[in-house]
Order: sequence, then C-alpha cells, then structure tokens
Amino acid sequence: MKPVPEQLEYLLRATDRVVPRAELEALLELGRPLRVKLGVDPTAPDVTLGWAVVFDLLRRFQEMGHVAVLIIGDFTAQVGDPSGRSETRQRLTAAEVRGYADSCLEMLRPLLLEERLEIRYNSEWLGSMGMEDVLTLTSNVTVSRILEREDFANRLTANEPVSMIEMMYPLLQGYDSVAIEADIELGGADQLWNLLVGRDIQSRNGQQPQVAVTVPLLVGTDGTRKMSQSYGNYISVRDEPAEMFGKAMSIPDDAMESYFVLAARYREDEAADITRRVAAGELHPGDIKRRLAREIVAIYWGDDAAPEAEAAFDRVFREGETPEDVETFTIDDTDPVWLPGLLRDTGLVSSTSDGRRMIAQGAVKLDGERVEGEEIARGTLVGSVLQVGKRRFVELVNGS
RNA sequence: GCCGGGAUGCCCGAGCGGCCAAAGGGAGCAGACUGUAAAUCUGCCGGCACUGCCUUCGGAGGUUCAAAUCCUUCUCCCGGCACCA
Repeated sequence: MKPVPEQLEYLLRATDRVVPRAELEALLELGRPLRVKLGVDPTAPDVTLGWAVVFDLLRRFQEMGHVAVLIIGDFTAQVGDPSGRSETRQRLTAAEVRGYADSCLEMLRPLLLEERLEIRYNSEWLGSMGMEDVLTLTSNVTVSRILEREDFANRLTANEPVSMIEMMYPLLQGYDSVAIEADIELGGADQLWNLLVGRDIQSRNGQQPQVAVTVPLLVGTDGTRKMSQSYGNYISVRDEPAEMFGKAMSIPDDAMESYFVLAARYREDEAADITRRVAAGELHPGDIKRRLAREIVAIYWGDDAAPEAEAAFDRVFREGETPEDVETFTIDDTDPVWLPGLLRDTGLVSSTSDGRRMIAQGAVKLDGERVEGEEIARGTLVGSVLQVGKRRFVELVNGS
C-alpha cells in the first residue's frame, strides 16, 4: 500500500465532499484493503458519462489496493430513489430491472479492474427481509430525519404526494452498507444525504460508520441540468465515436472545464489553466472543445478512434457533407414517390405530418440539395442520400 | 369516514357549453447566424395523401343540435375536520 498522503492525493481528485475527512485518513492509516461501496440502481438500460465519473473514482480505489463492492440495486430499483425527484417514480417490474442490470453491468465492468471487484445484488439481503426486520430497520431512523431531506420538504410544502415507499429508500440503501460492511461509500453529490443515513444505520447495527465520498455531478449536454437518461441530455459510454464526439462538441463553452476534469480525467489545475488561457484569448474555444471531445472518445474507444470521429464530425457539420457510413433504406416500386410517406417509412421523421413540415421548412435535402415538392420521381431518389436537418441521413437503394 | 379543491397535449399551465387541436411558458425540432455550440432572430411543434377529416383535455356512462367545459359514477391527488385500541 502506498503512503496515505499519496493515496489521498490520487483518490480525491475530482471529488466533491468527503464526510468526515478525518475518518477517511484514519481508515487509510489502517493499511488494510478497505471495502468501498458503490450502489447503482438499474433503472435504465444505458450508462452515462455521469456514472463514469464515480466509477473512475471507484477504480482509483481499486488501483490503490482497495476492494470495490459494486452493488446492483435490483431490489431498490423497484423502490425508486427519490433524490432530486419531484414526483414518485414509476415502479419497474422485476423483469425490466433484470434486463437493465445485465445491460448496465456489461458496460460497467470495463470501467473497473477485474481484480478486487465484488459484485452483489441487494435483493440478496433485502428480498428476504420479514416484517420484523423491516420494523427494526425503520426504528433506526426518525421521521424528522427523513423529513429534513430537501426533496421531501419541497414536495410537502408544495402539497405534492410523498409515498411511504420513497421514505424507505434511504433506509434500504443504508442497510446495504450494513450487509456488505462498507468502510466507504461513493456516490454523486446528490447522494450525500443517502450516504449519511447509511452511517446512522451502520452505527445502530454496531458497525463503524462508513465515510461518504461524493463526486460532483456532471452537467448534461444542455449545460444546465445534471446528466441523466431521463432528461435525454446524456452521453452514453457506448455511443459510437462520431456520436460521442458530436455530443461532446455540443456542450456549452462554460461546461468545458468541468468536462475536462470529470469526463476527460484532467487534473483540476490543468483544466483551470485551460479555462484561463481561453479567457485570455491564447486558446480558441472551438479548438479546445475539439481536444476535449477527442480525449473523451479516446477513453472509451481508444486513441485511434478519436481522429476518425473528429474527421467524421467535420464532414457532417463543418463541410455540411454526408457521413461516410449511412444507413440504407430500400424503396419500393411506386413512382413517383410521395416524400412525406417515404420520410416516415425511413424513420427520418415520426409522421407524415412531420415530414410535410420538414419539407416546408427546407430541412429536407437530397444529396445536399434542398427538396421543394412532395412528389419525386423514383429514378432521382435511387442511389441518393436523403437528409433531414443536419444530422439525419439515409441512403436510398433499389429493392433486389 | 365527512366536507371542500383538483386531474388539460412531452412538462408546467390557461380555458369552464359552440369562435378549441385547445392561450402562455419550458423542453424539443427546423431555418438563419456561428467556432459545433451557446446567445439571438424566424418558423414548427396530435394524426391523416391535409382548403377538409379523424383522435385527444384522468376512466366509464349520460344530457345537448353541440361537451375539455354540464350531470352520474369510478380511480387517483391535495387540504380541512373527525377518528385513533
């Protein structure tokens, strides 16, 4: 094990809060592998770069010789974390959760080291609790403790419903810590409160309470709300290189610094320096954002993929040309072709009404040329690329 | 349990018998601009081969020539009161 100051320096980059800090240092001083808990609820089938931030942190703990205990919240996913929520979550079925769990795990494993990795499903202990166990658990936490939580307080003052099941969530998450005897629990900044409830519950169960370490929330591509699948403002760890590059390019300028730190793994001082030099006019923000996008692509797809992704991006957005590999669509025999119908069939638009609107707005192009009418001779379509807006393309081909 | 308030398009929210596919805002999409964006401006924003038609205003019935708007009932939410071994 490396000396404690060195570990701290490495572990705590890109973190938000450590509560309590002194306890973390004391734990590291013990010189044994610590059990570092990270819980994820498989509530959606994808993994965002926002998740990746906390997984990076978990991996750093592994690199320092500690044990990552990854908890798949297959049970809690069906309860629903109320963090940041303004309404009760829709409850998921067991089958949905299982599917999401498999899908997420597949994406998460590569983000961690295979050694010193323990994967647990919390239905293992939560699923078999009886009423008596549940009552014991609830006696660990007071109502006022639960109600001081901002999400609940806001909803109550706004006269919105808060169901009992939501109040149970932090207790279950806290009990996970007891079940796996966590020394440390990681989470996003919005998880701090939940992590602290875990401390209480551990103490009540005669355990040394865990240290809570949070990471800053990565803002979404819209630059305002946190990155989340439910907001549709996310970059997935499995987005194709070109897609990932493009999404990274679409973030607002003032989100760049945090992306450099959280998504591209730059040190804070490096990122701050870049920001300063951009402000001073030494660096061009467009170039810097390209560098950021390349770095992000390189992390998930390798160094070679980054320049390719950039070239593909330039083709489409800078030159306004067609990307290299475009999906093809086989058009049927009717002639002339009624364009709104074709647009709908290709999936470029959602309905023929939408297709008409797009045509009327000048958004529809054939081989880069704006299309005016709704009827088009079939012959001019075959072999051409049909485009809607800047980024939706399809190549039209003949049936065999 | 009783009394009262409420449920409107992706979200928030106006409408409270015909002029309602339903104001306004947000989100989204498109066009212009650009550094790719953001900001800004403009347009679109249920569906349909579309000067018209069809389906939407929590669910189901009903009144009416006509219902998001009125009535009945059900579901859910909110508030007050009551109850509380």
